[in-house]
Amino acid sequence: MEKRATIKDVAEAAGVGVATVSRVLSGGSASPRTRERVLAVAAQLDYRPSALGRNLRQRRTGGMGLLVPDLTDTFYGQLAEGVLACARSAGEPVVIGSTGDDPEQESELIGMLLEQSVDRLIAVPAGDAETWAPAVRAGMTVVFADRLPAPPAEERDPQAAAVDDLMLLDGLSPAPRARPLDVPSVVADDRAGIRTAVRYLRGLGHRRIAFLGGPGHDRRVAAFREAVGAPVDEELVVFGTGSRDSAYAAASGLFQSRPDLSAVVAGGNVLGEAAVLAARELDLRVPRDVSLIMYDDVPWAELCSPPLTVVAQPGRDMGYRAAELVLRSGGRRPRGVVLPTELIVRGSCGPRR
Amino acid sequence: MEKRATIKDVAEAAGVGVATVSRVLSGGSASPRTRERVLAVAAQLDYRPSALGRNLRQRRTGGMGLLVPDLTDTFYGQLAEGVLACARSAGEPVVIGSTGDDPEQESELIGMLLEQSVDRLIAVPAGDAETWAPAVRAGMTVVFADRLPAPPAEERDPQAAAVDDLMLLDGLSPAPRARPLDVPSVVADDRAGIRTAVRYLRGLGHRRIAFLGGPGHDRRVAAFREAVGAPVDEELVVFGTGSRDSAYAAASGLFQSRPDLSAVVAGGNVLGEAAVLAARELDLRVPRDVSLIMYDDVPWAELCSPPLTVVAQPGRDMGYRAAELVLRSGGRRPRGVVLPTELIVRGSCGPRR
DNA sequence: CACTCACGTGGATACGTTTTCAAGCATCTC
DNA sequence: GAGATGCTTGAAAACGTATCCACGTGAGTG
Repeated sequence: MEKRATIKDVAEAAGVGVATVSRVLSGGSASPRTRERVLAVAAQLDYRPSALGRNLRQRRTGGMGLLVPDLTDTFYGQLAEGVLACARSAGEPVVIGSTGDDPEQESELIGMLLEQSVDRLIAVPAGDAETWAPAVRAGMTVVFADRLPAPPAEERDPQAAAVDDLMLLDGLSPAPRARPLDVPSVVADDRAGIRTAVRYLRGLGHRRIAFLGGPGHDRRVAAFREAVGAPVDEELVVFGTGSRDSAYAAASGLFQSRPDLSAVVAGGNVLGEAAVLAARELDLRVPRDVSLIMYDDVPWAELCSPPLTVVAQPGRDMGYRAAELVLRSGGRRPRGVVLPTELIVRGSCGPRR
Repeated sequence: MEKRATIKDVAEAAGVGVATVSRVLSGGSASPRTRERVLAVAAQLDYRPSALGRNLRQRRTGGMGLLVPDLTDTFYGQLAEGVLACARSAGEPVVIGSTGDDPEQESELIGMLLEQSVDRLIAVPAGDAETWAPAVRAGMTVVFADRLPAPPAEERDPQAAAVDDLMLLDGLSPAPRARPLDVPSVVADDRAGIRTAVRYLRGLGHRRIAFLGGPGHDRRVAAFREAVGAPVDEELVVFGTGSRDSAYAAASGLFQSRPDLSAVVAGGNVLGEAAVLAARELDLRVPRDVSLIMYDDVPWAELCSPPLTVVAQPGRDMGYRAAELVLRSGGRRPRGVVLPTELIVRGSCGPRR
């Protein structure tokens, strides 16, 4: 276990000052002669600059943080892979945390990242704007992915919020009352995705369409309400908390309380999974008895029988773009990137029976 | 964007020296009086010790590294969740990397971690012992999870290697020629798991059983060979490279070249997915035409129809245990933890037609 | 009372890097 | 030829912490 060479060792061995070594290795100016010698010595000593010294000096840790709700959810796995791909190509480390969709855990993780002086963060937010205020106040460069945090409690108004979210999707500023956080984001075009799904089901003759949502699906719910048109049958909009159990309970409860529904839109792959399971348990055939569209395309969607019709959103791309955004934090950044979704018709939707 | 308070600020505000503050906050000795005052001042200033300074001083980054092949693979998602759960309860950061099962990328990531002075690492190794030598030589505390790296090329002897692996599973030292790496590990009892699967299929009357493997499945293959008994029909043992495409190609090729096989054991969930897909594409009915057992239990195994019979391995536990091991790196650590597997019979296996 | 011992404390140092600053030197311009 | 200009260079100062060491004080012991 040999100890690593420091910049000082290189400087001595090359007969120059440490400043020169640092300059050469950071791409600063130096005469070709010394540059060559420093490079040679560094290679020969197998010198690798210590991130520790650099970080302390610049008072910031390189790389970026990444906060997702659950790595067991394939969609977030895809998103994480996208982030890691971008980080790898930049040679930057990624410190990751799993929030379990719990604002409290999220807060703790933010605190931990602050302690580490990680000043760039990509997050699928669980908490509301209030949870995130400390991070941006501390000067973190934050990029939200997949969803936006809810507005702070005092100004949370279901009506207005829904309108805001929809307007945001259109790239409009929602209102004179400023948005709580000014943080760029990379999200899918949930409104178009949900609308396409609902229209597709409508075209098949479905009238009683349910929505199965989870945490962070506010924009999708709003889009669903809009696509279905008023008045919305509130019993047909149900939520799970994010765990598989709760998703199953929600799906099962929905099917039992409303046997008259003929189609359901699942707001995420965990909910879609729950819907398939619950339907089977209740002897509902897909798509004969009930049609199903799932948000998120995941490899196993094709394995179900029938294969699941889905609204695909580019998880990997979302991660990659978010990482790009957080890295190029200099210059003007777009306030929000909206990626397209795609309806992939497989076999889980049929005409209304 | 206010700047953070440093230990110096706290010391001045409390009228003590920085050394005292450091001691109080690190649990060192101090008089109750000063301790109380320091704590109060620290809280009032909202002081959080900077990990940067501490890291540089102790010449090591806290927390741990985590290297997995692919976060899109649900099993590794589970494993990562286990690691994160343990790390969170210890308040330690985790820097993650995805290797794509590529030794070269793995090497680069190890280099990056070294540069960050991360000295504790949990890895699902892609490269062989040679790839890992630099890490342990640099003094890293490494724990392997899910699999062990292959022995270095020069001494790689298929026969001997297989024997070694099997002996290792029994907890025996393989040979007088020492093992290349002395690194603790947390793995599933692949031998028992595969043996159970093969015996189960045998009991259903199957004789031509194939194995569909991927990278890192050496121990599983060896166990398969042992369970099937010599002579092994080599055409029935095929491999993918880790990507979904290659897994599909391997499965499809297997089914086409050997229509006489009646059962297949997939060495991992990606391979299982590929097998289901390929079988369907070729109009092979499961389990009527071909029985299927998949290694790894994943939520969607239950969604297939028929639901997949699987050998479950505790991915989350493996991650948690590995993290525990790497954290309690003091004291004597067990050389290897072997976790039990469980055959979960669902509907993808039937009697030989 | 002198001496030791234990303990609480603060000053100083080191960790490895980047960056500022001024100095040295060669070249160019008037 | 004198002054100005540009480039290369190294010494030194941070960054925020943990820890070594020496100092003082109080209690306990002979």
